[in-house]
Amino acid sequence: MIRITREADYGIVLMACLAQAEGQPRSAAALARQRRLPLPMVSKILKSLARAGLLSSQRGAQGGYSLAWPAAKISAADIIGALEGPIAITECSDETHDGCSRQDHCEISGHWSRINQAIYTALQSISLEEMSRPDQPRPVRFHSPHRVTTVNAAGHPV
Amino acid sequence: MIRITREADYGIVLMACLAQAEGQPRSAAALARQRRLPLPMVSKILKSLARAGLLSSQRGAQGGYSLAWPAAKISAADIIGALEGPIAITECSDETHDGCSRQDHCEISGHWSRINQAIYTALQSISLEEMSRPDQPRPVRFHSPHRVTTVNAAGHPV
DNA sequence: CTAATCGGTACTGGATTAGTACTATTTATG
DNA sequence: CATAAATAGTACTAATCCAGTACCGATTAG
Repeated sequence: MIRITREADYGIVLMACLAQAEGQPRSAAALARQRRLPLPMVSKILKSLARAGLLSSQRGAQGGYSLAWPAAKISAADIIGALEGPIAITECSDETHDGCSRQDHCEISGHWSRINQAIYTALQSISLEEMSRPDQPRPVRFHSPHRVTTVNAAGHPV
Repeated sequence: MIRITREADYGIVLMACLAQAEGQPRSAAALARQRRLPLPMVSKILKSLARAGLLSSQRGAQGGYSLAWPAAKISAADIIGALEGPIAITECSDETHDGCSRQDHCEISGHWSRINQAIYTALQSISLEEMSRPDQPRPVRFHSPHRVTTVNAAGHPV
């Protein structure tokens, strides 16, 4: 399972809430209540998003967070990147990765970056505006409980 | 950071090795030596890949593993899916995810599946054959140590 | 002034994962 | 036929990482 942290998971949910709020600031507590998420966690996430420039914050009474950009200009990649750092699927890209091969560079390291690039592009093509539309009740489920039926390569037919 | 397990990481490296072996079977020990990876780990991964139908195994002396399909027909999604189960970025898609919202369905659950789909498509577009070409020494690094310069949305210019 | 709210840091418990150990099974080869 | 080489399977352990908590400081509306 390719995984993002729960922080990024919640982050997208929260951003979607704020997108629906139409620029009106919402407090961390209000969002936590609305989504039934633990307040400290929500607070932490919103802080990170604000620091990354995706949200603008207003301190003091009646303060709160609101989107710093139109929802259409914010992508899933932006949100995930803000909360998890650079979008990279392995630590391979970091300089000290020596257990991998005796050569200076792992032979396929270049291809990792290609994979990263592909994922990044995919995530960037999804805007917050799209995600915050409360449309489709629950479309086709992408993965089934048993992977063999969907993803697996044994049957291979994609 | 979007992450795959190290198992999948190694898995791709090993598959790339086998792709370069041109159908000739390689033993787990040989591959472990070649890549300086712990043998038990390599063994475990190869077993999983074989069970998923991506590799065929030959027992006994002079045995080993070899690709069950042409490298061009195997995608990164196949390998990762075989080692990590279905490609899903959150557990949101599983039935019992109730901490998220008081409603039966999380408002953006449908969009998670869209994100999954996008990533899956991206991973599937990358074939093992592409990855096993030992070309480009080290192309443009996708992410920099400081995310602000590449991914981040504060500067936003993507 | 006071209450509400954001901002930052450090800590802890728990889940997940990497890695190991051991044994059974299969098969080429002398 | 005997032996050695290799895969197959399973259970276990140790370490890492992450979610979540707690606490206090800074800012601002009323």
